[in-house]
Amino acid sequence: MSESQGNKEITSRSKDYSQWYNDIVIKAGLADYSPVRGCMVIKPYGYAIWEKMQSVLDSAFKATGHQNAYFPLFIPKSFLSKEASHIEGFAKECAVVTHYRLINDPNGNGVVVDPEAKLEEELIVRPTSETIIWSTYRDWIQSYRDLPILVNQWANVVRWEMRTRLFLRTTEFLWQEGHTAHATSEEAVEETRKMLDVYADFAENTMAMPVFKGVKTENERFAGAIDTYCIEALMQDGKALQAGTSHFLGQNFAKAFDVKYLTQEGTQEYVWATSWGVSTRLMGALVMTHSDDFGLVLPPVLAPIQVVLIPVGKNVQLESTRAKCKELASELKALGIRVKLDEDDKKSPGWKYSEYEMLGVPLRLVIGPRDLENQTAELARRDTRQKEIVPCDGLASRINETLDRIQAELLQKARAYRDSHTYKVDTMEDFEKVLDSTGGFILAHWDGTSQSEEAIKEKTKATIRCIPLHQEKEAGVCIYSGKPSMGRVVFARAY
RNA sequence: CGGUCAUUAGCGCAGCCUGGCUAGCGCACCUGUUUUGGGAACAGGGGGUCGUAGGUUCGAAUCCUGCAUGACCGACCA
Repeated sequence: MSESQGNKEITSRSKDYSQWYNDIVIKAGLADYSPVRGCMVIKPYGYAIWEKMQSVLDSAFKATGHQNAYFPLFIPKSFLSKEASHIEGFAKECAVVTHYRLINDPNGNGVVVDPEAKLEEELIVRPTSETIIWSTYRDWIQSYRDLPILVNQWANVVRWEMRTRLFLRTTEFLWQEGHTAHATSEEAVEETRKMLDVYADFAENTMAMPVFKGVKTENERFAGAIDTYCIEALMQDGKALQAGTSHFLGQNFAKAFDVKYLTQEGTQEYVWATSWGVSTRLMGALVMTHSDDFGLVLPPVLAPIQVVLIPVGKNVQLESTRAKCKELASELKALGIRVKLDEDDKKSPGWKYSEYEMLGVPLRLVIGPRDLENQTAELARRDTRQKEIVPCDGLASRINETLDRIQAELLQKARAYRDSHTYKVDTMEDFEKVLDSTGGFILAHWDGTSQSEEAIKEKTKATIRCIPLHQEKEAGVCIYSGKPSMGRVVFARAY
């Protein structure tokens, strides 16, 4: 049964896509629900994947000249009032700290908030850190010699969302936020685009997830930004997912926090800013890009375990196959491959096969008595679920090659899916037809007005995910209003 | 924040409608034996504030009310 019909503990994608996603996250041990509404516990296996992501991204940030720092979790309420559109974007989802002490309830019901311990000024749990960082940058920046400032922080943030999903939208989530300050607009724009490229490279080369790069429309733009650049990925249910954003903030925050620098010519100028971030939402993207009805599928670069070795046999035979596995495991380890040897003799081999498929381990190596005789091993790929018998000779290099191939083929497969679900559409009728059948990205003409954008969203629930960065010039008419348009934009229903 | 549904052992569920012996079942767990190439078999065993707070009642897992958490739908959302 489990050979062909998926894991019995996981709801199939075709039956209930949302439930499938939840099942994978829970059953693969990525995360658990917590006692706090909308929050989650990221479990060791899930966190190990996040740590891999962090380490690749962190290296890329360092390679582009950034340094890590850490700013406070709490932000004085007054800071958030300084940039009007910024606060407008976040006000509705901020957690507020009002008191600093608990006391024993006089009625004996545990502890209660001490009404005497009210804060002078309330503190906001950061939904993002622009305000506290720019209030700090004011002290750091005097002259052009202090610029640029290229800082990143790894942190948690809180946004009080109405409706949450594990990893995709949680009340508290982990992310990195880069905040840079520059002398010129050009330099800041260049930084914004550079970091977008870092994200796109990461998505494709590390996560094996193809993305569209583009610019957000005014409606979808970050509160307080001049331009928001983004990478957009397509999930297996035909819905788009914003996987990362990079904002050109202009001088909005410099003006709000009065951050000026002295130029070489001796004049005072406002500083130019960027900010950019990706979050644990990427974990959700990873799940929904590659996984199947048997469980998680991980690209080898991110897999905490790249190869699992399973000895098969009984009694004396098991002793020998186990010894052979041990020998191979240390050989692979020496090459830097992340291996796990599963010696548990309380679990049957079949049970283990299913288990490691659920966990998304890219390769499974099984050694049984027959293999010992023939000096072979059974090598099974998680992504294709193909098994082959291979000679033990040269096994390590074969495994290395196969891991590389899996990484490349996962990207190819995801790109083929994305491309075959990207449609050029010229009428509202076809537009809705696509959305109601397979879903996917829709390239269509748009007249550039918020009214048309809103009307399309109202009618179809699809939004403009981005205006492609390298938009082809093509004369056409807006799919909604019939007014002239100079190029196509990317529409989709989105997470 | 509104609607619907759910919450009983680590997990999945039955029991509730029609209140009443010691709250059951499957998986998992522990012991032992046999097993081991796709989620093994048998025997024995341990594990429960029935989400929570009240109410009705001689008696509540069961009926009523509030609250909490989750799922789905809607509104909301960089």
